[in-house]
Amino acid sequence: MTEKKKQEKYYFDLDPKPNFSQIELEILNFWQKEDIFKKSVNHRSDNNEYVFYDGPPFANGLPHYGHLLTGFVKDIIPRYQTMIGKRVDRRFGWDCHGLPAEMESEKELGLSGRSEVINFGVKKFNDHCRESVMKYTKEWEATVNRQARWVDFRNDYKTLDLNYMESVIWAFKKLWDQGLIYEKAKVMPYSWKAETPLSNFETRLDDSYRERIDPAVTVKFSLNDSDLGDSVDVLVWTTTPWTLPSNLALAVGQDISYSIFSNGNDYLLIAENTVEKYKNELEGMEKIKTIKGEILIGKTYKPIFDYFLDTENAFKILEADFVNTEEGTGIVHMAPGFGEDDQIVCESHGIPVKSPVDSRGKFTAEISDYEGMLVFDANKEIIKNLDSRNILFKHEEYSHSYPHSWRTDEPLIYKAVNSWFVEVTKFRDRMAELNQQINWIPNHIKDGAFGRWLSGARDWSISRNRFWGTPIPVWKSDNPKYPRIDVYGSLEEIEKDFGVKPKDLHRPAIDDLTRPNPDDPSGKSKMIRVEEVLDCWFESGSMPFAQVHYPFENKEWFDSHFPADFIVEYIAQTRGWFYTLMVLSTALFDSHPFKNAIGHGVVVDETGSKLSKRLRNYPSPEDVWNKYGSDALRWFLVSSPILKGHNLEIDRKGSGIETALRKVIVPVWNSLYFFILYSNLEGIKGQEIKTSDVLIDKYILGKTRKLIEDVNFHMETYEITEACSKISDFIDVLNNWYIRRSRPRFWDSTKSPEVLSAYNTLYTVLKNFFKVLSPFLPLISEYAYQKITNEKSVHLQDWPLVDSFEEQNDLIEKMDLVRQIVSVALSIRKINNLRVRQPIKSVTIISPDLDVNWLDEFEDLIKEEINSKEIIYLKESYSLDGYNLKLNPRVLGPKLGHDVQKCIIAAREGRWEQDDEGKIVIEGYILEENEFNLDPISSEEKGIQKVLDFNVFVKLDLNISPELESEGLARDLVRLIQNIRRDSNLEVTDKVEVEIFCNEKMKESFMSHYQYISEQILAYSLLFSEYVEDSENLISGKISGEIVNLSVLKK
RNA sequence: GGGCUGGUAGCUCAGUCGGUUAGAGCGCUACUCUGAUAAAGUAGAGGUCGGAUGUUCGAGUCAUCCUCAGCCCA
Repeated sequence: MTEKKKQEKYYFDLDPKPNFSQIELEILNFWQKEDIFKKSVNHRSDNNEYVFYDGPPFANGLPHYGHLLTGFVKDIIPRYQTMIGKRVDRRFGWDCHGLPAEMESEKELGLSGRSEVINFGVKKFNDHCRESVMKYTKEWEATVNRQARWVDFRNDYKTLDLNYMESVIWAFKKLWDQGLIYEKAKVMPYSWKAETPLSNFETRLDDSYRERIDPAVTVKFSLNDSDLGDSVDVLVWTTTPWTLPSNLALAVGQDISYSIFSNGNDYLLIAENTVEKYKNELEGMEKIKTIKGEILIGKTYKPIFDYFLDTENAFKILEADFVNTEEGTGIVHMAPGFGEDDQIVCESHGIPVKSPVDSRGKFTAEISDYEGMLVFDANKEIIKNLDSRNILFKHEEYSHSYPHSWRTDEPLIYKAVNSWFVEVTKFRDRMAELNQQINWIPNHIKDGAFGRWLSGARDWSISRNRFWGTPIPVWKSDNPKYPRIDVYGSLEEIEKDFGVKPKDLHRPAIDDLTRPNPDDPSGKSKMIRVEEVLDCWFESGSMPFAQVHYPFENKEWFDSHFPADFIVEYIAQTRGWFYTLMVLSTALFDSHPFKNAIGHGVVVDETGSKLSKRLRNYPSPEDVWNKYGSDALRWFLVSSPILKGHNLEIDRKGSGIETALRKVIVPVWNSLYFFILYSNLEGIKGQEIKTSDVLIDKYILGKTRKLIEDVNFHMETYEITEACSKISDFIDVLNNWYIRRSRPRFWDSTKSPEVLSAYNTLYTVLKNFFKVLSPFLPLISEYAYQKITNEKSVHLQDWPLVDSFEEQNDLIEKMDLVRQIVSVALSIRKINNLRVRQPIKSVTIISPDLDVNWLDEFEDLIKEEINSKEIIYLKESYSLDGYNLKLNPRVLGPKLGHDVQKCIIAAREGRWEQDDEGKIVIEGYILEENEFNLDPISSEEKGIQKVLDFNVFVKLDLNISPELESEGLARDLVRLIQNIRRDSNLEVTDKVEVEIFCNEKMKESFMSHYQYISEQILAYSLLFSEYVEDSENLISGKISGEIVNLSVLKK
């Protein structure tokens, strides 16, 4: 017999408790060996493409959970699209340029700042960047591979490639030609040690904001105008005294109230709300007047320094909406060369920028008294000067959080720096329009974070005064007498003017290209490239076309692959990549850059803090791979609310990942294990079928159809989380209803049609389920799929068609009711302390709208689940204990108004009656038919309970006859023996010799079910004795409170 | 200071057009069930729906204000 079974084994045996991590590695190897990824792409026609843009990461840091999450989503969507028939090319991209790369190189080379880099040599520096920036590519590839993400690393793109960079300068030139580029001095955070402006990105790095104590001074500015009284002094507060010599205006809020205080001689003006802070200084003075800020607007005042006396439009009081009374005096000092807001407000009033501080943070000759002095050192001198002139009103120390350079640790200054801009304000309305065509997940991003950001977009500073990046392709005359600007948008154009075709666009080679200025008749001046390089965000925003060297190559490709169908990044990229893509595609192509975008949340630790390498407040990915595997991590992440833009907590132990394994992967494994175990045991090979005559088979096949439908729906709308939840529900139904209910058919050796149907059904369901599962658990589903089919890979399969299964929604609904009936019956058993193994005589199902015909089909199922001998149907209303009146306030509310509340209370308390015609009377009102429901009262103690949401009652016959009792005991015995079998590690097919020692009454019960017991336990022999014999094999157990001793031996 | 997103059970989250006794999963406790299962079933404990005011016959749901958390912008 064993011989025969071996021959009929159709499947490889499965490990009941596998090492999932090991299995994953096997599959990864298999994919690599067989090149499954490539095959999965190539077996789809390129007439039916799905376009996915990969956002390029920096490779000079290691991937973390954020990257992993994005990577999982970047994998799930393309896998699904591939299976539904699309060709989805996936190129990996690398972001290679920019300040992060330069800073890393400075660190590695022990350099600090622009001038040190120049001394070191730009060529050597950039060569180092080129190496350093790809430092972790191997690690990236390994991680991406381990997370089972399919993406092409061979055919990748890098922002440092010549082709890529050429496309970037093409974009710059095109913007230039459209009049969307300008050059201008603007205030930016500036590092005077590194001698470069910093991007927002850098001022927001960890630790860049730190507590710092600065002098805070309150200074008196004298108004010229006197309609407020004599010589009014305005009090102005600042924490940067060194900017006072550059003061060109003051600002007030037009709705803020200002008071004038006087002691008869001096008149001081200050915002009413801030007076408290100057209690001491104002002592002895009286408030003589309060005015609104708008009265002050336009008044002029006497400059407190005379460096910029001739500046046009200066020294006036302006209105600014950012003025508040939280800090200071409610009057703000404006130095347009050193404050962004100051610059904007002053500019709108025609006041020019004066920025008399050099690149090293020292005063220039314009401020003759402090020339060459570092601005922070000048604070003291300036305060001394103010004091000596009696215009210093108050001097205090002020502790505040202030940005520091994360590289060199020094406090930053804000300073006007020359920079190149894209004039985003010119087309931001168009961006907002185009944004409406994008499907955002979660939806609120569209008009929230992204939409608002777009409509308030400012001009984009795209130049960096640095070295490692695509150079700004602008050459200028070095002699202002003969001004000329040339902008180049291709290598060819450069070659035409300079006679050489650059092989590398990087500095410093590109800077060596100079030529005589054609507009200079003397021939002496030269065309020289401007120093700056482009912001690396300009480069990543160019990715849709630059990755294919558009427009120099692949014109057709680009036309048909733009905009993308889908991209995903974390939600903060609404200010980053999502945004720069939007800006460039709007300006260059008047189009939105992508049709669907997921903006996901951030992975944080269990206390909601950022994950930090230093604190080690998260499980290392390696541990997660080894302990749980990447499918478990994938499930944990993508089934969570993080894809709806919320944060997701990951605890140090990774218990969420463990739960994913336990609740999803293990159950899937168990159902597969079950199928293979019995298929091999019985020698039955599953066949794919469309439907079955067996009710529960039809049901689970119908459920499978519904699952496919649901997952399709959610994947079309990019709701991965919802798709996961449908899958979870399905796993539960499959394991805990279908398989559990169908077990006896699987261990039946008759090969009857019912048995074969069970195998075919489960085979069909599993095979299709694994396909549905494959984007979400790509490794485990691959392994499982291979185990039950001869096909190479689940990922080369077509997505299952809904129509390969019969629609069974009616049956599904009925089954839901049946499951509820069973659930209610078990609840009644529980309340009446009646164990399920004890059979009962009958269960009665009572309902006025009962259709026995269909319930009939479920009779065996209900009987078995409830363990009842008989099932009785009563088509009537149940009314043993009367009714509860339940009102319908939706109808009654508008009709009765206030009285509806009285009626509701009355109904709840049972104060209502039926009149002679049977109408309901409550609180004097006669109710119409649709205004109420009568709910029969059920009694659990009497064995009756209502099925929630249905007008169906379930009643159990709780009288246990002696026959039923003895059957219950027999079943207890079977259970006891089965447990012993299992504890003794017997195979399910092993026969046993059993001897039982028990009292006479039990023996009688057991003897009357001798046949049943023998069959159930696979008894070779079954003996009963009254007296306990000494035996070392004796095991004792309890049945119905009595001790029973027995020996169970393998034959 | 402004904006966005949230605050519902110990935890993670649903909650439709406003309808009156607010749900699920996990976790906990007890019992039950078990020829695959790390399961499953039944029940129990666990809630001022962040707070206040308002609109309404009626508010977790709508409005206003406040508060806390996260993010963004100043």
